[in-house]
Amino acid sequence: MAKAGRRPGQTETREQILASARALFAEQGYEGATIRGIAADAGVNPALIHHFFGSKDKVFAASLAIPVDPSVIVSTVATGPRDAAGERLVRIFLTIWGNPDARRPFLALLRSVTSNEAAARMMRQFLRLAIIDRIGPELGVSELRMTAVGTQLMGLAMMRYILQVEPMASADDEEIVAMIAPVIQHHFDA
Amino acid sequence: MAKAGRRPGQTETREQILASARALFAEQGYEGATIRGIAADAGVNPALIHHFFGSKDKVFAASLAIPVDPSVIVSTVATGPRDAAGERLVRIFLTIWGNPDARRPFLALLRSVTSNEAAARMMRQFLRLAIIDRIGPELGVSELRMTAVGTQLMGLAMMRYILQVEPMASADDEEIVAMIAPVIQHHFDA
DNA sequence: TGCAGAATTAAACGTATGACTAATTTGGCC
DNA sequence: GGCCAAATTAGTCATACGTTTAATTCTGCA
Repeated sequence: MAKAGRRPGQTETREQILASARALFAEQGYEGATIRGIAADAGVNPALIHHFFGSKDKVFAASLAIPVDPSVIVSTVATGPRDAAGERLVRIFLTIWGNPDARRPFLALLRSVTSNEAAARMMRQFLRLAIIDRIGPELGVSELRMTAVGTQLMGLAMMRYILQVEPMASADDEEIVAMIAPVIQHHFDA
Repeated sequence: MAKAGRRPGQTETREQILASARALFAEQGYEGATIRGIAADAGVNPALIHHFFGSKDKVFAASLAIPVDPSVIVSTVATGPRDAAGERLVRIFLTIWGNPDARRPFLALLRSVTSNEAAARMMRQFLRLAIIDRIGPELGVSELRMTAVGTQLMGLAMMRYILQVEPMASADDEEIVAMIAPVIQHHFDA
């Protein structure tokens, strides 16, 4: 998978830098995180990051690979009883956000959307690929309706994981499903 | 209203600084906006901002006065036919976001929530005062349900005004009301 | 073993920022 | 007109940042 001839040490350090970048961008957003901070966290010299990636923007982009295949979301939601599609979508959402590794890139994106145009673009693109553009036609739901579904999930992420408003932040997953799934189902059936 | 004895020039310049601060914080968030940028926009020396306000944090706080009385939201939603409370809430939301002056502080808050703890606190507090803590008891809706209402509105703000995802961003207000009001009403009636 | 190239580092540069200091201007008031 | 406090400015400081350069260490291979 890695380019042939690459020495083992390189990929390891590279991966470590990316891991630190993922963590810090997720915690502090694009502007808040610094090359020096990432380097310190990874235990390397700041210049090494430029050696590998070239610029902060490129580290950011490289660290942002969303570990979720939009197609999986689309097919999971589209497959099965249609009157439970809303519940399936909410459960996927909660599964992703319940996994720290999977959640991290989304946290980073949400925290960077205002200061980094690339982040905003990637967020919009993911919403399109995973929610709006493909689930909609699959279920016969209008584009505008699907953006409404997006608002619901986006708001959930903001309230529960960024702002951490109680009691939403500590609520049980099943409570969230019970509250939100019917709303999304309503959009699907409208 | 202003402190007695203050010379007219002072309040004027002070107001102008606050106006520029409001605009720039709304456009670029807390970290993105700079004292120098605000000073340039207001046509004054950067040191004057410190003279009046003391620090960037304090300019930010002073510029963030939300021009919306939470009580008005609460009473507007609570007054009138109960089965149209959801629609009333959505219409207040759209009225606020449709007015550039009223929208500005919320844009600034949303864009600063990740980099400024004061912004996060103020956002949470407004959600509590305007939505969760007082409309809930008034309509007999649980706190958790009311945070779900909050997610819907927060997501709407993010998708429509920050990320500007189409066709949500350009949709007519009435289309938004038609789609979102029933969802909020559903929470009220659950 | 010695060489070549990659990995890694130390050190510095240029810039932008928030903040501070001291000086200057302004405008009302006796 | 002269005085005084407030408004306003020019200039500077220290810091943090992304980035660059040049030197140094490491490692696989001939």
